[in-house]
Amino acid sequence: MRFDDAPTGRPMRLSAYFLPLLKESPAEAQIVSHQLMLRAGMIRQSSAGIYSWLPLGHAVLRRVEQIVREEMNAAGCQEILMPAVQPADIWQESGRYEAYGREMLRFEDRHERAMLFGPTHEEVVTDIFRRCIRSYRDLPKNLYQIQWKFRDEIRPRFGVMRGREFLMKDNYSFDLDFEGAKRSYDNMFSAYLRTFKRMGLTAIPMRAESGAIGGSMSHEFQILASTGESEVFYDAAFEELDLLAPDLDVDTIQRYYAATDEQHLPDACPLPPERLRHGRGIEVGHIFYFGTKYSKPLGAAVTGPDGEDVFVEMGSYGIGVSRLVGAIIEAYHDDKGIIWPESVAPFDVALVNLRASDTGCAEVTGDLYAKLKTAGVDVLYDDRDESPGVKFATMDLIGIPWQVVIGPRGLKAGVVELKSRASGETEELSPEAVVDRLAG
RNA sequence: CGGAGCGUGGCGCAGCCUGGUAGCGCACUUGUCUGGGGGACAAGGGGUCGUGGGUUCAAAUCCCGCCGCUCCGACCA
Repeated sequence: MRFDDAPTGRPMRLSAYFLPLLKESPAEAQIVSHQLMLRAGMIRQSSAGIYSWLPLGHAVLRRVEQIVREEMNAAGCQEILMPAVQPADIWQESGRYEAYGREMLRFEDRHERAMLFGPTHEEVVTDIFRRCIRSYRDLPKNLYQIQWKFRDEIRPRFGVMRGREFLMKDNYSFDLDFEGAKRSYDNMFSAYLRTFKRMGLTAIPMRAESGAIGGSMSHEFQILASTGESEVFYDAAFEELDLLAPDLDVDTIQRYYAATDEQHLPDACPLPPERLRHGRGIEVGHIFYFGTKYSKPLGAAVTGPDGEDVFVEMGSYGIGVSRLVGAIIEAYHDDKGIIWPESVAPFDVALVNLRASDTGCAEVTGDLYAKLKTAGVDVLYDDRDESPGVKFATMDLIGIPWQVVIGPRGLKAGVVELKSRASGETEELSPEAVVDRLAG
């Protein structure tokens, strides 16, 4: 066993990789992303709506998380980490301790102090803010974290898409006035469009209810998928629109009609019927402006330019990181398995040695492996002594974007095969050419 | 929480109705062959039948309680 082949901390030889695959789908998995995550050895259920992430799933989760982090940083937000376990008293201050209901997991510590496992963090972040910030000159601020949340859903389902414990990116903006808050809101709005796009997803921003978070301005970001949980209505223009086009500003996008079913009133819909589309959506993000809903009861105020104290204007912004992993699979799969977009794939390339026992094959594959590794390519090397069919099925199931197939047949002609998981297209190249292609 | 269903080896299931030696496929172990799409043969290992009680000479099977999981509905990233 070698451990030096894993700069990322993961073994890259499949024979050493912890990848418990399933040929059949467990009965409890109802939708394709859940089935595939179980079959591909990404997750295992611990209890209802609570999962362990195994190496392959964890790798994808981390990549999704990293994209979110990079986009938040690029949007001027600063990362923090708040406690998962929170004291109840700040929730009593905000008035949500009673309002939140049984979704909140409550318990007592050994001193019989009321505690809870955080379902969201408005109270905590507002508490931090009120104790640290005094002046309008410290505004605006936008803080985020990527943190496990717990919401004791009545009925968890769909694997990680609707778990009780889930990884969420949540951030919180603080501004002096409404204009500032609106700027923060719009800034997050466009950051979200960029974030989802990087994962290969088109998320349609929809007018939404603000629910338990409360507030007056709110958008949900929905990915269209037949297995989505909510019914959504939207302008056919979204099917053509490039939401990231430089000449398209946030106000313009927000004027296109799109709404979830709670918000959509058929009689009041401004769209002509021929432009109204409806389908099902997976909610992957939700942004809220809620003004002083928390700053007022918790007393988060700054001194303004005129010397008067004002409660800060706040917004909060969530992205379901663990849910996105499932959502991406819903969008990218076929009957053989997952088809990862390159930006979130657990590995860039899989080397499939069809004949592990053949010295020539092992030599060429080992050489490819070393060269790709040196070039910084993330490689999974299938060195198992399995039949070709098993190897192909494994790779198609776990969905690595590029497969390099090394077999005795090709090597006679001095070539290996480069296959795209997405298109299924295959190309015969010399090993050197493959390295150039993949390392380029 | 209301309604429905399911718990039998790691996974998928049969057996339960009509009580009497726990079974099949996949996976796993060993060996031989095989080798470009989940290969073949042979020999093996692994199950307190979710759990507690009850009925019975005898319970996976019948009865009751509990626990867990899933599905349909109302809530949410």
